Amino acid sequence: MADKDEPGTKDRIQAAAIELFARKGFGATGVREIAAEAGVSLAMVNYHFGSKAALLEEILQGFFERMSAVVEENLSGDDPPEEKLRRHLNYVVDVFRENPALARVAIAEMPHEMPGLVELKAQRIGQLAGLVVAQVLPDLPEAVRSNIRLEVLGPMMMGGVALHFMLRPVISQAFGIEFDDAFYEGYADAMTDMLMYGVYGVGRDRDGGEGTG
Amino acid sequence: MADKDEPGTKDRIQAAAIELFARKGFGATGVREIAAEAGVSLAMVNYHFGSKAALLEEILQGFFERMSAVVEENLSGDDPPEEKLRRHLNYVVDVFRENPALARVAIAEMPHEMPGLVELKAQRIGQLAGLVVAQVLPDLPEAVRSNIRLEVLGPMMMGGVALHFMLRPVISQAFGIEFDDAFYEGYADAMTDMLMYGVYGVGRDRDGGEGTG
DNA sequence: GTCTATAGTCCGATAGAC
DNA sequence: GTCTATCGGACTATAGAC
Repeated sequence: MADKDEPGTKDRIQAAAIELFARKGFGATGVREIAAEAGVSLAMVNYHFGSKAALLEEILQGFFERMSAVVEENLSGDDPPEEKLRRHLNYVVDVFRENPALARVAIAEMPHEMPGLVELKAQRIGQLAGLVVAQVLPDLPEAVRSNIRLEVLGPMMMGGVALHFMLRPVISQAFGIEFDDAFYEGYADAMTDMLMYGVYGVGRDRDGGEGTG
Repeated sequence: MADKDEPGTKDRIQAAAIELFARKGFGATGVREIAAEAGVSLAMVNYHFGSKAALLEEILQGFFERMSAVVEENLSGDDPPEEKLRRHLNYVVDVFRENPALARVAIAEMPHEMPGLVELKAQRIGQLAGLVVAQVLPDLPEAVRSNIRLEVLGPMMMGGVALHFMLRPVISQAFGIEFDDAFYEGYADAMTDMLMYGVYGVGRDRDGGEGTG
């Protein structure tokens, strides 16, 4: 039952769609274009997915399934909260790096004209955020917990990863940065440090202060 | 020369376009739709702006002009870096709140098919980021400065504002939050605290620790 | 499961009257 | 400066042959 290595038609269509949605946006991408990129005919897209909207929905579901798996894998257990978060962010960055186009579609695409999809995203993001909060927050000291505004911390934490990948072409062009392995070395760790200790805190020796380079 | 209060045709078209681009995306919004929302005919859009793409460009230019003004207004001077940043972020949040649709278009719209616009965004974002870095960074102690990874801090700082406004409909739906004045009370200050002192730091008494409520 | 052909709609842009 | 009418093409989705 399909144990060959090469992807089937449906997978090729989905991969092509992710690439094009990321590059041009959902609304600006035609079904013909997706079909051409996948090397099949127009009719195949609707045969396999039903409609363009349903194709986007399947793509989003796939991304959030993947993210849920990462969250559940890395946030349970008895480690200190900082270690949980560090491990979690490292995996999230990996997921985004594995398929930046998919990440970009999942974050940036917000089709208000399809309330069902907005609700889907709201539900999944809410669920993920709830899991992170539930797994990390209770382990923090009360004095810390009561001073955190989660609705502020949340977008900052997400932004460190999501906005980087959304704006990659712009950042790359503006600062002449290449996003190779070296760039991502310690990226999630630097994020964790910044979140936990802040700008002033990362400059302080905490436990020996080894560099990342 | 047009000292009436009501906006002219061109402004009405631009305002309608911002609203629709924010709601549906640039690619998914038709010129006819923009014209209808503005209460004029299709031909007026091309008469006043030349093309749909040029209309988007003018919108983006307007946003970045506005942001540049805010940056230059708030980041010069001799205040300590933390106060500069705090004031700056407060103004940025205000700009975003004044016209959330414009902010959403400027951040989320990334038309790779129009390299000119991507370059425009790259140039303006690079310029803004450069200004912030130049005005805030040199005033920090050397021990702090050398431990900051700007390419990590940047997206986190932007994310705290930008991602919040991009995902507002989702956040609102997922957590049942209403984004009224009370919600934004102290939002930028909380961001600044988090950036400077981190999760652990905001729980500590620094200078009396007055609450925000 | 894959194709071609096509129906029916909508697109961006422009010509030309006023 | 604003309109209507229209061109040529692209769109999504489906019907029907194989």
